[in-house]
Amino acid sequence: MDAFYVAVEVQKDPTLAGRPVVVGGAGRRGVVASASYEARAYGVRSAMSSVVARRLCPDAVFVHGDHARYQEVSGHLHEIMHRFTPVVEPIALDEAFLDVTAAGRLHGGPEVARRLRAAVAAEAGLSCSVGVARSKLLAKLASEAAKPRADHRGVHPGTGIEVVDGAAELPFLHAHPVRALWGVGPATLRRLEALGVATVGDLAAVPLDVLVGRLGQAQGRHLADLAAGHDPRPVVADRPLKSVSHEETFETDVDDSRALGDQVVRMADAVATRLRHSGHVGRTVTLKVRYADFTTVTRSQTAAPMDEGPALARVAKQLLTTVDVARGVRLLGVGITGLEPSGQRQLSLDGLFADDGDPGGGAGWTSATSAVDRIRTRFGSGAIGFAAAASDRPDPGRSRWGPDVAERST
DNA sequence: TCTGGGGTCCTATTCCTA
DNA sequence: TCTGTAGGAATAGGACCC
Repeated sequence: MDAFYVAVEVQKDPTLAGRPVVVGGAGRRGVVASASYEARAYGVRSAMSSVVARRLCPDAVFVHGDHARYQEVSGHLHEIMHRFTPVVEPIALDEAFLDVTAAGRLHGGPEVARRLRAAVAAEAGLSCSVGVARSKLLAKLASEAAKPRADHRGVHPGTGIEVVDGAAELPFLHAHPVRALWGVGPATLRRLEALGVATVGDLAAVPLDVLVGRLGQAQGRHLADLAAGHDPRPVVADRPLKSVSHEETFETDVDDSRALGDQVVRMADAVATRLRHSGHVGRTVTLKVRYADFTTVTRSQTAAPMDEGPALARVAKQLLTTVDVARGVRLLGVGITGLEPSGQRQLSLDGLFADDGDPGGGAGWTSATSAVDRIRTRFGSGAIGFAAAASDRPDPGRSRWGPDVAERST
């Protein structure tokens, strides 16, 4: 999708159309989640701090964002995509790979892309760009080539559809900067630049043993394959969920362990609620702490499968006692991995003999938890929670892009 | 310049156990 | 019973994606 979050906000408020709009946290520690092409013309980019964005484009309209609405629209988009093929692999709310081998044989790849764009425009009222190619890597690069562009001269419309095939594949791939490859971020880019690699073409000329020596087996081989145009990864529908987490950056650093403990309970409850909605239980609880200097530590512990807030909170609070919070905590997070479908849950001795008096003890919380779920379904997520979780930030979804002070400001 | 949140994957190290 | 070893699980950290 093209500037997805912004496009959804413009649907809600058409007066935003054609203006520089930034979706993200407007506070001191907020970042840009999405910027309209008009804002990008001023140099505003996603993941940029909101302070910098405001400096670059003082006239931009800052909108907090409505994640629930984006999810809803995303669901509609996926419905549309599934009409073209059952093999849809979501990458993000606004992006997906579609294996249209069958439909493409019938109509031709570009024709499928044209119909998809038309359906998205007609039914969702949104603009998307489509790349058509034999592999995920080339399709991804092609879709980026099809997108609109913005620079200091203004906004330039994109082609909407780009097809890369046959003899055009390698020249197209090799002309890209190496940073365009999936898996090359700032750290890998520094290592590759040290080898004199600037483009994918440069990378393709580096001997495999040199790459493996610098980047390790997995990444070295992976990048060598991509640079040679080999990307056999299939489009996989229904990827299993691997982890669920919730983290928040505080407006100011917190060094009070009791206050942090209360936050842990609230976050554990949020994670457990999502875990139950996804129909999973998890075993390994991870606590994440980021300090003012941005160093980040994690602590994890594996226990019996769980999907209830008190059980998760008990482990996470125990982990909290193993880190130094007196330094001041900028970000706190709670997550769970080692997921399996809740139907496969095994009874633990702990759960069988647990006493209800201990939060997290086990079986005794199940009926209370399902009652909480029913109340939330009926009256909203803020309707009920654990006492320790009560705070002035009742809806975690509101703080997705950093602590915020203003719902909207110009 | 200042760096959010929700994820996935990889690597290195440590610990436990056969 | 002690010791060395190999493999797996747990743990911690980091890189990367949108």
